[in-house]
Amino acid sequence: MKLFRVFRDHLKIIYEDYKFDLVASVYNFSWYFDGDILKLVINYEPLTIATIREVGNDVLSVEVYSRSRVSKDLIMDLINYLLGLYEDLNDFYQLWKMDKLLSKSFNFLKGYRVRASPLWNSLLIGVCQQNASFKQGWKMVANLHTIFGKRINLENYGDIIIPPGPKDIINMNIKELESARVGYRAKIIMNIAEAFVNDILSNDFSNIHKISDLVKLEGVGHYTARLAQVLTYRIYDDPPVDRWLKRIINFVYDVPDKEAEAFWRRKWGRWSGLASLITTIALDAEVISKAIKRIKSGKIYPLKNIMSPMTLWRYI
DNA sequence: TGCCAGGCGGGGT
DNA sequence: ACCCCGCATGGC
Repeated sequence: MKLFRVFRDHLKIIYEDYKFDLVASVYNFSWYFDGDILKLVINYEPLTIATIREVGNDVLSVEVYSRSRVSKDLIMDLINYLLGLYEDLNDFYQLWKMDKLLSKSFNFLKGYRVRASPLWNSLLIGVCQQNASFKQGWKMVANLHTIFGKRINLENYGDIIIPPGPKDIINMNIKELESARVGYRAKIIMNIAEAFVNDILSNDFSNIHKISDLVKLEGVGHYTARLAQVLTYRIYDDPPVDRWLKRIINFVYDVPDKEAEAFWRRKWGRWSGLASLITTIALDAEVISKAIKRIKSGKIYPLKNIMSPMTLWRYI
């Protein structure tokens, strides 16, 4: 499929700390970021894609590609949301700079905003992370894209991949889904896809699904639901706290596993979900034994030469 | 080469 | 309210 450009525009970066490079590169694939240009899926129906790059003076150049005529104002508002250009993190920075675990990463990661993804994408990411390492989980997500996704040609910028949607998934059988090496998660993914098709879930960013509703889905627990809230809505009130983060909290702050979540909430307040995500970036999502070693050696900031949340796009 | 990893639900106490 | 187990798969 080929898409043609429907308009160009610019976006102004308002918050001076904002770092487009971080927003575009962190937890991303090569088919969405090449070190310069970010390709963002804006809408699936009608299919609409934007290419975005920084052109200096805190200005982002935006080109939008679509199959049909689109509302420029609506699209630009959506891009503003997806990139988190509106988000003021100054209160969070005051906590971040002072924190025993994360202060060393502040100068590396200041300016990062979560690149918002639709609920469906966020749930896929969460499910693929369940009981698996960072590397394995992201390979599963990449497999879903490359095996079942659609390749789209952008006039001047080559191909991108759009992930399979819920409708694509429900038309497959479980065995087919398992070929993406997602193991027993195939059933969970199918179940979530059905919820979207049955309008129990919506990808509309203004339709905010509560955690208490998300955990009603088979295979979605608090970790996955909270991660989805962080990745989709930038709601950070309920932190994803998994075994990995519990052990880090235990090691750094000498807090028992059972109290780790309450401690994290007290420490970060309304920013606790963002702090969870930033911890994974700061420690390059290393498996727990290596992460603890990194903390012991003081290397609590991203390294450039390993596959990590920051460098994923160079590897996959 | 066997563990076992950014979960989860079910079945035990 | 807890504890414990199985679960697909791949990395180490």
